[in-house]
Amino acid sequence: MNSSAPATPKGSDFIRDIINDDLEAQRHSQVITRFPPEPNGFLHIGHAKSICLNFGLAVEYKERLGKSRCHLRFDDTDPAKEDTLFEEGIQEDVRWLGFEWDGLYHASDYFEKMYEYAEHLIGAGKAYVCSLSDAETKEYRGTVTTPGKNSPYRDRSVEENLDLFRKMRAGEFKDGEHVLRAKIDMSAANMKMRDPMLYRIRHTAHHMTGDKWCIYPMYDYAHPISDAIEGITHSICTLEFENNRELYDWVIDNLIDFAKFPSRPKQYEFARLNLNYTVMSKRRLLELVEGKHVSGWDDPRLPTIAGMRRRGITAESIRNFCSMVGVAKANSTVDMAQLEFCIRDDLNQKAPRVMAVLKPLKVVIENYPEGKVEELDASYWPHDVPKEGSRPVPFSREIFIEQDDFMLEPPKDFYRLGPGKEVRLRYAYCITCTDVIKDEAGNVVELRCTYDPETLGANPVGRKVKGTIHWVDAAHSQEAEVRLYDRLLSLEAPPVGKDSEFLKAINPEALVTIKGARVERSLGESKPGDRFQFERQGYFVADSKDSKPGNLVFNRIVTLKDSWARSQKK
RNA sequence: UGGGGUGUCGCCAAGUGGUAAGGCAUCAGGUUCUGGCCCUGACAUUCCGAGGUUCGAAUCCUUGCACCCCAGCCA
Repeated sequence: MNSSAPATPKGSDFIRDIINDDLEAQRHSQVITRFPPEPNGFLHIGHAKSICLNFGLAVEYKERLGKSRCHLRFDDTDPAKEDTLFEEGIQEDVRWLGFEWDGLYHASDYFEKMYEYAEHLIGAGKAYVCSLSDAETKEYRGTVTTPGKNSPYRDRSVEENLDLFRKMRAGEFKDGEHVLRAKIDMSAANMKMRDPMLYRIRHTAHHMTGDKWCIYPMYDYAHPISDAIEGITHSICTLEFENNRELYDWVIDNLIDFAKFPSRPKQYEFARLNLNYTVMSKRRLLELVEGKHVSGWDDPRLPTIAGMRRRGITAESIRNFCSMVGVAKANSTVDMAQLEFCIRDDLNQKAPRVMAVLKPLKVVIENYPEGKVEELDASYWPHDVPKEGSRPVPFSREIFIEQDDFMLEPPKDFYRLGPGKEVRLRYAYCITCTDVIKDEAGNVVELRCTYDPETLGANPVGRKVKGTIHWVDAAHSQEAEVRLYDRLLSLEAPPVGKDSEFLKAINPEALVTIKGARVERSLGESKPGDRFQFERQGYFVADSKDSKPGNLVFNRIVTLKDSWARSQKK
């Protein structure tokens, strides 16, 4: 049914190519991946790409091989920033996207093992306790073009290292006093290999392990070990970790015999998702939320999963989008129009059609009997959506139409209402504008029209009526608040400035609130989360937090494509 | 001036020596009780540039160029 075929057949991206090779060479008999967020913030659509890749791979290969899995693992190695609240939000988002993990893990589950392995590295002369200060460490590291130099503590004996490391664990030192480092090569061209830190002292409680530890492993040490312990086969991450891969391999290689890992995981990097007209970095999202530029993590203007969910965007359209975008290694920025296409494509099949007038203009149909009310049958679905169902919409002498559907001096290609012009009312009659009533200021405040009783369900005879407009009965419609959402930024990309520079690019019209909209009677029963197409306008959702009977609030998910508006811009 | 990556249509992206897929966007028509959907057609003689190998190159070689990442006791 869905018109959008995947842009590229499955199995065609480089990750799947690698996996297929591995399978064929019998290096693995199943695929085990993991999605490893740090629980220090909310997920956004960039994470969705990674989620779809990792969980999608497990689903796909399980189908093919009978087994394969994807773990959800919280990468909780920095107690200062992480929190259980974020873990809950992340789990909700992954589930909402339509995925279920084969096991929930924490890097902190393995702290004891990691410690044991660290002692082993010390024993093997592969790690040492370094007592350089923060500033000295930086100085000794050298630069990108000049080699670093060995720490004066590099040649401490195994016994001394072990003693110091145990005292580190026992809490005998203050934060920053010592650190455990891998003994690799201070002149390595790859900066990540210049005796990288493995452990640092942090007298901070951890949300999972409490006060048990005061030393915490670094990402580069914890990640490969976590992967290896869990039997991960393909450890997929983003491009900025390419330089870390050498260290990832070093950790595994130096521990695998001792630790007897169930797998020899390999890291592969792909390009993270970027979208224009929005921001994706954790820092900028945080700034928007904390600076109150948006209402919270679930503000519908945000590209967070929570925000998109509240905006009314479906999980399926996000999944389709991710699959359309593909997986590759070139840095890229996807056009927001591509996401919008996926949203419309999905909702076209799912959202019942309904009528709502955002900016009401009163119309009195002078030749329609006063007091008469007809219940007209209006289908919820257009001819091209194979679904059944309709509702009665009341029609009487006074109705509201959209202010934009009337022009005092319309151009000839304006297929709507104007003085003396005739237009079709959707699901109802054709009306002709006979009079325009203005206020003292000259604003059009009311239209007087006549209707043709012969045009209900039939075309007028002897003339062609080109336009059809939506409307709502004056007496039977309900008032609603409508929140018109649009792109977060008015610029494709935020200006390349520092820090808060991007705030200047925020689109002031990213949220326009309309209080006096009128929606058709049937919408009075809508439930929070219900999605509709307001005909000729766009897709809307009853707000999950604020909408309730008697106080209807609708969020615009996305507009309909509007070739009229586009032609007018030219 | 080091190392690791990437460069195919406005935006994504296939292509793995045999003569440039597809999607989005755009444009032109058709259809239409949504200026929506849908349908039809158009849209890279060319693959960052320059040389070379070959009957044949986006794919191989040489050499330039551009952009991204790495100098957190973040991930």
